[in-house]
Amino acid sequence: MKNSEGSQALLEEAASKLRQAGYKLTRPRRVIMEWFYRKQEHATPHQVHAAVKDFGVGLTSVYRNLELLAQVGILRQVCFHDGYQRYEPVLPGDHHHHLICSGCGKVVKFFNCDLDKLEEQLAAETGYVVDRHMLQVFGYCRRCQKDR
Amino acid sequence: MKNSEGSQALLEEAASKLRQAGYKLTRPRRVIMEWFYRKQEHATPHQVHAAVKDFGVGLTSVYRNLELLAQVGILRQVCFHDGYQRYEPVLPGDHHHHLICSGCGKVVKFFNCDLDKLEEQLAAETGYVVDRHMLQVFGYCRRCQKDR
DNA sequence: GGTCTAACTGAAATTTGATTTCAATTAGAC
DNA sequence: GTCTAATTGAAATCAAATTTCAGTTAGACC
Ligand SMILES: [Mn+2]
Ligand SMILES: [Mn+2]
Ligand SMILES: [Zn+2]
Ligand SMILES: [Zn+2]
Repeated sequence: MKNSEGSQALLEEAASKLRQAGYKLTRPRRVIMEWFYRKQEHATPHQVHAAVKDFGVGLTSVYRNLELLAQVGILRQVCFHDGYQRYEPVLPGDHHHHLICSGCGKVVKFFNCDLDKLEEQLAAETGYVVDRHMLQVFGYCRRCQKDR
Repeated sequence: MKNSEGSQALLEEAASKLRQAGYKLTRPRRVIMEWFYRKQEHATPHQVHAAVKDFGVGLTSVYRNLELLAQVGILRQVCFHDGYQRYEPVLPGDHHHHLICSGCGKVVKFFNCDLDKLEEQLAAETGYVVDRHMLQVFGYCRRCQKDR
């Protein structure tokens, strides 16, 4: 119940963001957002498509809307450096990064990146307006350590 | 002079790493490494190929050897999240990351990432053997701020 | 030096994630 | 309801990256 309530609230918030940015709330967009809010996990365009194609959403629209939803701030792009794009939902107050197993691809979230001062310092030193950062930590999970 | 001496020393060191790993020191590999040590900058496979094709090095070999040289620790993969692979030379005692302008792609290096404790903490918490991390900071350079 | 062979190469073919094109559909303003 | 610009899905296309394969070569061994 908590979950579906949260999902509903997030969806309304997202719809409002879309409207505010001048975009329509189309069926593909709603389906994609609902899926992400239910799953609350990162996914590649093909994974998203596999999950929504039964609702008549084409792969092209998946690509287009993942990009658009990220631009509006409903999704965010993440990168595991395996050659695939990935997106995940932006949840309120959730700033995290990923620890990735180089052996099997298993991913663990972590939340204490603590890079605010670095961003400030960089802005001061370079004159850049600093926006955001992406951080990925790599290693080997317990299982993959044994297999070596 | 300092520079060419350094280049020479790095090249010998790299050749030794290759030998040690059981790989041959072929002409394409030497040409690619020489180019990276001279340029000391990140580059995409196509940029590397443009620079070495006049020495008879094919694009396929560029791809293959960038991957191999990275695996041996002579190069390292870097990522600007623009859909292209990039590599740069591993120079002794040089740990840096990139501040990238989302407007024009201009890149500034920085050296004070300070993520060792985070890595240790993650290792302790998760049981992963932590290897390395990748960090990219995004913003807008002075020029691109005006254009907006 | 010469001989040998597994490692390596470049060109061409192929794969595949992502983008572009375009005619048909639709969200939402009026 | 009417209208229209935004949006869609299928197909075509693009381009980065990989695979294939016959020919070449680094370097071990004499
Ligand atoms: Mn995540
Ligand atoms: Mn660099
Ligand atoms: Zn693993
Ligand atoms: Zn810029």
